[in-house]
Order: sequence, then C-alpha cells, then structure tokens
Amino acid sequence: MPSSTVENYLKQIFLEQQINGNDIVAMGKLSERMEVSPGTATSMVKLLDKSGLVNYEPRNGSILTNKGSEIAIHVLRRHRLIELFLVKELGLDWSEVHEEAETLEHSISDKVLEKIDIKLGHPSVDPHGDPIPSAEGKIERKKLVNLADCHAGQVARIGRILDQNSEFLKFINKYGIRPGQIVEIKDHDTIADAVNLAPKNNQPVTLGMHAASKISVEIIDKSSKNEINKRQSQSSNT
Amino acid sequence: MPSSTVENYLKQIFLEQQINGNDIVAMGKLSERMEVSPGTATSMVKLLDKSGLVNYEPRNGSILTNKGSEIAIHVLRRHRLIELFLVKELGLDWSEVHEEAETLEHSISDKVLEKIDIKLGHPSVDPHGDPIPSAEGKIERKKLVNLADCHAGQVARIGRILDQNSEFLKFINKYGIRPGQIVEIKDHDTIADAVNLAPKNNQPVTLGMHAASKISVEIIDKSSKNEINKRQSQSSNT
DNA sequence: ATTTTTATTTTGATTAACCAAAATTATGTT
DNA sequence: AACATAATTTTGGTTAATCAAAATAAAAAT
Repeated sequence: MPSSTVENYLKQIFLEQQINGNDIVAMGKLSERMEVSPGTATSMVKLLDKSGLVNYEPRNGSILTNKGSEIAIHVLRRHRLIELFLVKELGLDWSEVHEEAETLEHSISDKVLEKIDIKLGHPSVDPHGDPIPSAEGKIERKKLVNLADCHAGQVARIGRILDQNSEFLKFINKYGIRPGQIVEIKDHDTIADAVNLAPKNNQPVTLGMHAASKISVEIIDKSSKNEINKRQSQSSNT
Repeated sequence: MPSSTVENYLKQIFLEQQINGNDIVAMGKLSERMEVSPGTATSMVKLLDKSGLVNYEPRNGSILTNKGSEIAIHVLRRHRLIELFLVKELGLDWSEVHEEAETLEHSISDKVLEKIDIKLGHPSVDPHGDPIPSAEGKIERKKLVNLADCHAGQVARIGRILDQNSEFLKFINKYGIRPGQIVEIKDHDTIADAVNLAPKNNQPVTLGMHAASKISVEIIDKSSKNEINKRQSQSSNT
C-alpha cells in the first residue's frame, strides 16, 4: 500500500504529464510541484523506479509506468469525488474543498468511496469541471477550448475553471458561470480586449480577455465563422 | 498540530483512564493498546510529557494533562461523529465503521466535522451507543446498568454494546436490540441463566446471561411489574 | 531475606521523508 | 572550443516513529 507521500508524487507526475503531452517529467518540475528540494525528489523517484511505479532516466526525468498511472488515477478519482461530495452533500463552498480533499484523498477507503459515488449518482465532473475517473480508471476527455478563443455566435458548455482563486470563483459563480452551464458568446472584441457572454437564464456579462482565458469551454454549436483555435486549455490543479 | 500518532496515544490513554477511574495508566497497558513495544511507548510518553500533554511518572505510568485531555476528547468526537455519519448518511454497516473512523478521525478538518454534526442534528451517541463529546468537549455521562443486572418489569433504553464483535452486533440488531431502543425486561431468571426482553415493536428475545452482560442500559422506569407504564416518546436514533 | 518473575527503561539500529550544500553534468553563450 | 549558467545528483545530517535485546527496578514468591 503506497504511503500518502508516494501517492502525491505519482499524482503530481501524472498531472504534469497531462499538460506536457505525456512527456517525461523533469526533476525540477516535480520537486517544484511537490515543494521539496531537488535532491529529495531525485531520491524519491529512484525508489519509485525500484518499485516499478515510474521509469526514471537519470539526468532527464521520470514517467509513470502503467502501475504508477493506475494509482495516480485512483488518487485523482478519490480527490474529485470527495470535492464534489463536500460541495453537494455537506454544503461546503467550492472554493474551499480543494484543500480538504488534498488530505482526505489519502485516508478514505474504497468502500466509503464507492458509497459516495453511488450517493452522487456516478458523476463525471467535479465542482471545478475536472473529469472524475471511473472506478476502472477511465477518464472522459473532452476537447476543451479557451473561452478567450471563442467567436461571437458560438454556443458552449463551461468546462473547467483553471483558476482556483476563491475570489474569482465567487465572482463568476455570481454571474452564473460554472461548470456545466451553457453559455452563448455574444461578442468577442479583440480591440476592446473583452468577451461578452450570456449564460442561459442569466444576464449577459462582459469579461476581460485575461479573465476569459481562465475558463475553458466545450463548443456545442460552431455556427460562426470557422477559425483555428490556438490557445491550449490546460488544467492547473487537480 | 499533533501527529496522528500522538493523537492515538492521547486517545488510548484517555480511554484507559475512563475505565480505570482516572488513575495513572501503566506503560504496559499503553504499549499493549498502541500495539507497540514497551520501549517505544516509554520514549513516546517522555516526549508527550515534554510537550505538556501528559504527566509521566517514571516506573509508574502517565496521566493526561488538561491540554492532552482536550485533544483526546476532540479525537473521540471526530471518531464517533464519523462513525455515525458513515452509518446514517452513507449506509455502511455499524459493524464496519469503527475501522474506517480509525483513520478518518485524523484527517477530517473541523470545518467538515461541524458540517457533519449539523447534518446529523447534533447527535449525542454513536452507533455503538458511545457518547459523542460536544464541540466544547463535554461528555454526557449517563448512569448505565448492565442488562444482566436488570429486573423483570423494568423498562430501559439500550445504552452501549460492549462487544464490538461483528457477528454479535448483527445478531442483536436482527432482534431490534440497538442503542437508543426502548426495551422491556419481561423476565430475569437466575436459575435459567437467561434474560427475556421485548424491544418495542419487536418480538421478545431471550438472551443468555453472558450475552446480556455485553449490553448496558439506562433504566427509564424502575417500577416493578405492579404498575402500568406509560410510554414516553423516543428518538428514532439508530 | 533471597530469589524469581514481571514491568519498565536504556541502548543501538532501522526506515521513510526530508534539507543544505557540494559535486557533477548539461546547456547556452560568447 | 571555453566559459558561465542551470539542472541534477551526491553526500552527510536530521526527525519521527519504530524494534529487539540488554539492563534495571519493582513486586511476588519462596
């Protein structure tokens, strides 16, 4: 049974792989994510390699094995189900559940986890819009696009909020912008550096491009002129 | 912030004090409860003494300070609220929640704990009938009596089940014997070495004296069989 | 009052995680 | 190519929690 430290290393490697296209993860990046000294990360990764959880290439970095990946995904499942549970069942604010889940993800048994999963009706996304892996480890991956790259006339579903900042979350939530919500892009003005969007059943709201770039969406209706989406939507946290 | 190891030491000392009349706890007893070698317990207790959580008398034993007691009670509150939550909200069986709570009691934040407390309606006993300390650390202490010492005609509320054995719990549960349940003692026969009791809305059951001694109750009506008992309202706590 | 038994403490070692700082190797720049 | 910079690994050391086995002290039995 992996310690919670080991689980965290695997999780961080996994998350980093997610945004770098499954490339090998540099020791610097890992030690930064884990908030430990580089030397510590090195010796840890050697141990993980020895137990067959990562492949470690000295002077280069490390990448998860299947076994390591499985564990990481399971941790992520726990984390995200717990987050949703805390919001939906216990009424915590979505801005505060991340920290809570950070510790609970290592102490909840599979038995309790599955009860939670049932109670929530086998949900597929957590309160930040991050996908919840299935019990079998499958992650439903949607092609998300940055809101700042959308065009006027498009209809989209809010996917993920990339900024976990509590103030930001409260702000957008107030205007009806939250994962799952359908919105229509009313206007995208490069000169004004702003996007105007109307969440269904809500007043339209105008966001500056910087704020818009913290929100990634899934395009439902491409009905406007077609262009290439350049900005990548990346996940910041779990 | 005390480590979960420290929390466990304090909890075990507290529990042992409870049953030995707040006397000093011998190192042997502690090391046995903690399932560590005697030497380990000794060195740990020295540290606890240094941090003002216990008073350690070499060659004699240790006893909690107020500070240590406060922490122990808080851990117990967490443990018991979690147990009840797992049974009531997530539908786990009361025979399996003890183990789960054993780890969760160290990782749940006070914020989440209070949400759970609210959701459960500030309960005062856990699924085994053990009292749940209040947020302020008060423990409601009822005068409980052994079922084996009750007399025919008495009406009592099941208090605690002293045997955590899963089979036993399942058995008595099947016959409606569980904490909070009101029962009437129909017969107490020393010769037959048995007690016959009728849980409200259930068939009467006969228990051998040994089994009966694993159940402690709170006497509600001391009247012997010469009086008509008026029913009082009961809570539907399970 | 000795001896034996039991309880407790000490000693020396181990393991998982960590750090700081020195040594090494790659990378980038002139 | 030679030097400077950045990333990585090594080295030596720390802390919390543990154990086994030796040493000591207290309690019980003879």
